[in-house]
Amino acid sequence: MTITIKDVAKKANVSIATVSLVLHNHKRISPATKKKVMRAVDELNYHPSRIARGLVMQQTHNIGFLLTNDHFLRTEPFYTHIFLGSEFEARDHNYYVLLNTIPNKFNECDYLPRFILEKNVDGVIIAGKVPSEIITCMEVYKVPIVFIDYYPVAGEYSAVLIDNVQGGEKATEHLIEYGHRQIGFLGGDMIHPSIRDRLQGYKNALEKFKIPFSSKNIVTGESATNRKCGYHAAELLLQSSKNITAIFACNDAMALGAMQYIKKTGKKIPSDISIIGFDDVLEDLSSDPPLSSIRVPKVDMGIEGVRLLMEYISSNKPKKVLISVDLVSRDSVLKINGKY
Amino acid sequence: MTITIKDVAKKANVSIATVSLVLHNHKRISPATKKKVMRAVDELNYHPSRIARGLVMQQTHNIGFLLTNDHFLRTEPFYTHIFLGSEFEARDHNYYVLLNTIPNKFNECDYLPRFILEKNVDGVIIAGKVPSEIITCMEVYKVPIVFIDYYPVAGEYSAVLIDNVQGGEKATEHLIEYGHRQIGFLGGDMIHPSIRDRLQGYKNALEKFKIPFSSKNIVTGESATNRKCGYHAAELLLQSSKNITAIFACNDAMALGAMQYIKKTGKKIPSDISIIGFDDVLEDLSSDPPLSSIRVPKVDMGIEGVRLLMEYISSNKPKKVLISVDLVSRDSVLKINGKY
DNA sequence: CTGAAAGCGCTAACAT
DNA sequence: ATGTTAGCGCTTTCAG
Repeated sequence: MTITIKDVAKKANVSIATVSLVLHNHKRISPATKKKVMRAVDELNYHPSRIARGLVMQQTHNIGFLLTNDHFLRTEPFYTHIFLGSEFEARDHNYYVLLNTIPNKFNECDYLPRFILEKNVDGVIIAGKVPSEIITCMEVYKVPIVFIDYYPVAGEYSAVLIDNVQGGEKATEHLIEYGHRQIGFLGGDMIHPSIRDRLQGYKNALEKFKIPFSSKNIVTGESATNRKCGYHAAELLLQSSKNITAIFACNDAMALGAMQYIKKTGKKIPSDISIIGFDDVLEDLSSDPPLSSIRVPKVDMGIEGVRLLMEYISSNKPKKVLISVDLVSRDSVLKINGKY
Repeated sequence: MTITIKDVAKKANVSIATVSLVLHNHKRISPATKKKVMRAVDELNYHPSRIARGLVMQQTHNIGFLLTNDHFLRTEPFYTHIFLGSEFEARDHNYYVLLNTIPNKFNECDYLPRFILEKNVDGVIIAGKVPSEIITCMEVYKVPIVFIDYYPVAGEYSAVLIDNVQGGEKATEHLIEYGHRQIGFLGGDMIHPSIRDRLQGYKNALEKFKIPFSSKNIVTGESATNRKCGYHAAELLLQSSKNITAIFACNDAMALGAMQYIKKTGKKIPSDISIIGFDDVLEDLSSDPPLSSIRVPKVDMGIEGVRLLMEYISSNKPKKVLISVDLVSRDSVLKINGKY
């Protein structure tokens, strides 16, 4: 039999109102009764029911975490890590996070996550690109939203975004500083703002070092950014541009695919071709050679997302945070001359 | 302004009780009013508040998912995938899953997950090994529990367990069938029942093929089963047993570490030494060469866990499910002769 | 400083 | 067949 506020009240010889007041540290309460009540609470090991509290307070202490099926199913633990970060931070705020995936294509408002329809969350985090229709539908419910790693075309929201331009620059500059001049770029899904920004970073770096940009060195026709696309893109690139010495792949998955192709042609990495990825999704998982990459602090992004959500819930003011990224130099990039 | 059952009742010109009955498909309700109510529900886009329903029904439609910090933080997506499976299946049952990590060491009852103390879950899934103290503490709350990939020393619970003995046999038999006779075993944390079972499988296979067991071929002194331990264990093994041609590592992490050591000594995999892991945690992530392993259906285990929990909640009968595993043959094992 | 009482949104006896 | 009503466990005015 579960113990309630009544049991505590009875045991402490006070009303349930008093118990509630004590629990909320209400000022006008005598130290004596406070002590009395706390004793009863301890002895009974009482914890208020979250459900009951939620009903009267009109708040759930849950936050929703939204992801498309595609992102949920990715083998690289990118969004998983963001989720984990959210989970961490949420706990510190006494919140739980409810995960929910949505289809990649979205039509009817009815398919909104149950936790929104059933008013089971105080706010939601949307991670990664989602169909714009769902955002429109959610507007109706006036639920606080923060975006992580995506920003919708319209509207004003809280968001934590990766500095993709900076990351693209860092990756490319690293290759340049290691003596490379003929640098390929492997892209895909160029509608995605992140990928576009990474390409922009690539161009910026080239320009900074006065290296002429050649459209023959970039391949951007792939539909997605997975390993298979990387394999295919590398094939295209290396067959048309024979003098490439280094490649910047727009993410690690593509880099991995590219490495596979390169090895298959009998070339060695990095002695024949250097390569750098983006996301640092492999961490200590092995690739051979270990892949240099741009590290994205995924867990931190999740943490920051929850913070922004808490802030928004109390202040109602949206706020954007730009996350900077770091180069992680491993063994997939070769220094080809002493310059720099 | 959020819309409630009252709004529906008013709009449909009935009492709230009728609305509730309609929503629950109660028999004695005239088709006419049913239609009337449903119209109102649709037009208002009404969804019952989960919180309110939970309060009166004394059930939350949440399930808790418990993991130690260590397991939560592992880079290999093992428990993550189990969690994902649970999430999938939970949704089908109209449940949400609340994730909560616990410290690896456990003392006081007070540190029990909030969702238990605050009665915010109808049952919990415990994945992986957890300190026995926490189980004792939870007993008090009489919360339905199902274990995944672990079974406590005492008590009678629902559980979904891997057939580790079978897996160990399959791995070892594979090596034997590929002609290997001097086969090393890399273990660690031998208190863990899973690891012991895998070793047992190894011994069974040896015996089945009348290959003498030599304690010099197994190293079980490592404290954990991560990459570093694998590296170290391989070092120990290969320095003492020079004629080893194949290794069965008790999990993929250790196998990876071992591969790293082997490569460092200049030996080639699989031509000099074959190796097989367990868990198949790498999936399509690259190791070089791709690691043969024993595939554990992680997502399915999560699904099965939720099913068992649902079953237990309604029947109150614990039930154990043994999950069988499969060999995944990739390129890390060499056939060294035609002998079977 | 403390207690009585209303009510959060819903379900399920019990009436009608 | 439908409506009335009493709670579920809690918070929070409002009286005393």
